[in-house]
Amino acid sequence: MENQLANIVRPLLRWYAENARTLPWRDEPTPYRVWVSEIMLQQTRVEAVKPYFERFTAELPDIAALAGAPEEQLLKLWEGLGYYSRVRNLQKAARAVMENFGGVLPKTPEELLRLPGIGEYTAGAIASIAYGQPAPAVDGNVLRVIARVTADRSNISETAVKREFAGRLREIYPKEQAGAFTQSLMELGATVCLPNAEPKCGECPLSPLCAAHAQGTERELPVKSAKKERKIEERTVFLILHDGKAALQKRPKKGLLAGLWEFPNVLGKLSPQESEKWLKTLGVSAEKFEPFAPSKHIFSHIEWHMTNYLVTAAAVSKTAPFLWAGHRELAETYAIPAAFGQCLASFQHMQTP
DNA sequence: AATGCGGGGCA
DNA sequence: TGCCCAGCATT
Repeated sequence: MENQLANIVRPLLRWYAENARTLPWRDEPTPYRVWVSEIMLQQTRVEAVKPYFERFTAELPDIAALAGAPEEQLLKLWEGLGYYSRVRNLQKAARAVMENFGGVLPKTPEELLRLPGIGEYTAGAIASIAYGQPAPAVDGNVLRVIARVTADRSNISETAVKREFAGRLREIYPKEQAGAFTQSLMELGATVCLPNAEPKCGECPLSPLCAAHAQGTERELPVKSAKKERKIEERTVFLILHDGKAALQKRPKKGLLAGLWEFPNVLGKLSPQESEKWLKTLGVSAEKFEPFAPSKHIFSHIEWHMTNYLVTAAAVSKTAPFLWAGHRELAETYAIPAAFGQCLASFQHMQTP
């Protein structure tokens, strides 16, 4: 049987030629810039990525610069963007490209797939957008568009379904306009064939051949499995001041917010008494000690409920496991996750002595 | 196949 | 408030 999807190629390409947004990585789509943009765009909206992309590529304009960058600089450039393993893997991959490919990003999906941080989607995206190869790139947008156009009630959370969609797309990829086709599918999903909100079928170039639109089932598609519930974690966080500087500590190399800097904190909701005791064990004797506004931060899988204390340290043991950072270092050098925004803002609003 | 991993915008 | 976002690595 003929592939029903063949009919979407021409209208989609025509629509894209007229409706493509102007985006920073589309101006000069070198393999490096396409690669960086695709990593930043993983599970992240275009609007959030734009300023990060500009700054990142200005400071690290090529693969060699990325390969040689200090970790602290990398994390600072990624600060607030989330999923920090992306930038570590990006650099690992850059080093591998310098070592094994003479500094040139490989062209085939198979070679790209072997680089850290590049999976099925990103390999296809780079191969098609940067190198014009007819490789499908199936992200959340594409799954939604295809599920609706074909009125497919398969569960798109399943790997097998993603592969099935990729297979159907591979058969119809236009060889001369692979990059435009990849982007047209995602662009349609991002701007017209919307999730949650009402899809703008009136503006859609595919509505005449969309099976879901014909049935009126756009809002029911795509089908995906339910998400796991978040667990709540109580934490107590300390903004410890000494000589006009704030105490920071580095998070472990693995796990949540790996390698970023944080204000000292501990699991549980500690009372003022328990807090002073806990600080003593770290070599901090508090001169002034006052609670300030509690805060909340929601990760995808955990929710932190934070009790915050402002501590002015009278004396600090040399063995205290902290780094002392002034306003300038906090702004320019150390990457602090958004979860600590409350503490960070309190410190930044203080007068420098 | 399931789980861990950020952060923000929007209905 | 819940959902989703140009997903990947690990188990």
